[in-house]
Amino acid sequence: MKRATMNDVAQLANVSKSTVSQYLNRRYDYMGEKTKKRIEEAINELGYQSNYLARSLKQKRTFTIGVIVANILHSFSTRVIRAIEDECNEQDIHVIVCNADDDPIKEKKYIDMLRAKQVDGLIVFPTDGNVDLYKKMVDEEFPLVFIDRKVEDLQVDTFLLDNENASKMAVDYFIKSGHSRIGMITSSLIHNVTPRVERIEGYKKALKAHGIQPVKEYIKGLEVHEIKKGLEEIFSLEDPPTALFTGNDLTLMEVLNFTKENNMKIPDDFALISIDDVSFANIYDPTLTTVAQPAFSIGKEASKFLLQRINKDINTDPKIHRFKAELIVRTSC
Amino acid sequence: MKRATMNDVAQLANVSKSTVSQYLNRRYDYMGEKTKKRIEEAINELGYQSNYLARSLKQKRTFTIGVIVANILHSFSTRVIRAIEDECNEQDIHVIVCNADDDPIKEKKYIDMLRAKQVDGLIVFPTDGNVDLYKKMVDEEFPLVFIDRKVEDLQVDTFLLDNENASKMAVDYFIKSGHSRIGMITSSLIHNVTPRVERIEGYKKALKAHGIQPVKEYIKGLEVHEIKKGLEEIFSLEDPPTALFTGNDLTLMEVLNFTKENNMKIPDDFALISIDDVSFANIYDPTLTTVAQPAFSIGKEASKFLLQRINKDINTDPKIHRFKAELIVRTSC
DNA sequence: CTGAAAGCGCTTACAG
DNA sequence: CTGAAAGCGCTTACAG
Repeated sequence: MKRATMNDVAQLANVSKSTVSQYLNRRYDYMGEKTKKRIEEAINELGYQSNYLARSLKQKRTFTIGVIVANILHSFSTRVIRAIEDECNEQDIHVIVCNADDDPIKEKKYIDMLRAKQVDGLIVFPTDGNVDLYKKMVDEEFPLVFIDRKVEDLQVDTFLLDNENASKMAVDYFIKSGHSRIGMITSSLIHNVTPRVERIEGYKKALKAHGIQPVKEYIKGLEVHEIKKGLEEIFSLEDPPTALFTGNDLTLMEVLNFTKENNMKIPDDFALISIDDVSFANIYDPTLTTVAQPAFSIGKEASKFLLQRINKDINTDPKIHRFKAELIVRTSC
Repeated sequence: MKRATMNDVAQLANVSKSTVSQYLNRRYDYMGEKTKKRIEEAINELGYQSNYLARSLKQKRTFTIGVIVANILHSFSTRVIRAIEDECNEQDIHVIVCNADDDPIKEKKYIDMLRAKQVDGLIVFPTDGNVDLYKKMVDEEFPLVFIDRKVEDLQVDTFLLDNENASKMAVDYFIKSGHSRIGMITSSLIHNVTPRVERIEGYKKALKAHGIQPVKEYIKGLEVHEIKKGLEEIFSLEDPPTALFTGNDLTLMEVLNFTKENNMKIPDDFALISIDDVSFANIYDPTLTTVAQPAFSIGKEASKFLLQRINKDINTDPKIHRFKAELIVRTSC
């Protein structure tokens, strides 16, 4: 049973395709009541549904945006996606989400695919591997927005956490709680990913502001699978830190795993604060003190902004949009 | 700067659109080497990328499938999605994921949207609210596959856990560990959602097989926000259960929250087993004994199957495909 | 070995 | 108040 087309509807209702199209697009201006009725009936009888492909081809708009996250395993990503979808749903915009898995090749594949599908705009958590591609999009004035990570020398609206301040909140709280040997551990720094770099930077600055000199051995930027080893090193030091600051949720998981395996007790053996308010922060023993990202606002603002760009409702120069973190005090520090 | 079309490429390369199209589709059979070269150069010079909309309109295939999950908050959903995406990526099929949020209206909206976008097939975790729509798709022979939930009287391939056996594994293990007062708590049953119903059924059968009569007061099917109250009731009983079986991850979270708030100790106050191997099962204190769903296999098989249906590589009658659970023993029981 | 022509299912400016 | 015609950017069967 082939699906009905607009032509079928037109024939059954004894009108032209044009008229059916007008009807579907609610341009009733001069349409006769009986005509409307006939079309409506024909549509119902045939179970007609319009073909967006054809419509988009003609209109040169798909009412669809693409989202490419660097790594969907971060709870931050899933929350941002949720916010984007909610906002877009309200505006009747569809969204296609892709996960680059921290792989620039995959990212490029998805960007090409989404553009071939003619999405109206793109929200990306950029890996650092496709700067030329981003640049090309900017040159073409293709609507583009970044989340979480900046790309140097590129004029693109970027929505992300005030990372330095987020680190400062954690460090300040550690110090207020009496700690001075404070370590920091986060994901690998080899790719110069904005949040990692800025969070370490903020952590160092905050320590210095308290007159504490950062200790190189207390600071680790490692791949997930190397973290265990890094922790072993840290806790084998003569004066190991009494407090640990983790830069994101995946790092936190590794730290908790390590703690468990080594029968260490938080906060007795070391105090702990992490960026990213993980789902089990409240049920873990001890409950976890975290620095929460306003993922929802970030996603919402970024998508609002992109949609405005697409509609040419806005003409400001691209800039960095920073969002404030929130310290949620529980019992791990 | 407008994007180049196939026509632009053809003109620049001094060939016809047909030839460019052949080139792009690798039908080189009789194409002259110099022609190829010229086309290739023109493509590079213009930065040409083909328009899938136009291609799909003509070919009547989009090489895209849709996935609609009932509720993305379940870890099971995200794992299945991941498996689907991996499988489809390999076959160069795109996937669009939508979250119905357990809302049949949203589900219908997404189904309509995806079909308007002309997806080649659909994988859905069906809510119970759109049976007519499913039926219509079946009648139209639209490629469709269900995951996690059956729909009565509908001939659709359905991929899901062997729920009764999953419950049996938990109950057997409780009993082996010396428990006989075993409670079960899971999500609301008002919508007759397959896994919930079958897991309770399996739990009752397993108890009976051990000569234990199920106790009504020990069994709860509740909305997430009601679970706390349900637990209060259970633990106020004269003879409260000594073991609790939770039907899924979201229920588990509520139980752990309750445990925390009431300063109860697992497994001293009650032993615990849950379906769904949550990410923190290994780091929670105590580590959590779970019954894991083979989410990856389920997603992979379902998508393989759907793609075969789309390609008409398969012609079997629709059936129920069951997958075995796996008991992962840790220390909560 | 390559091109002209028809057509996929729509929308839209224009004519009447 | 409605319709004929052109066109969006491709693919494909066919001709030469």
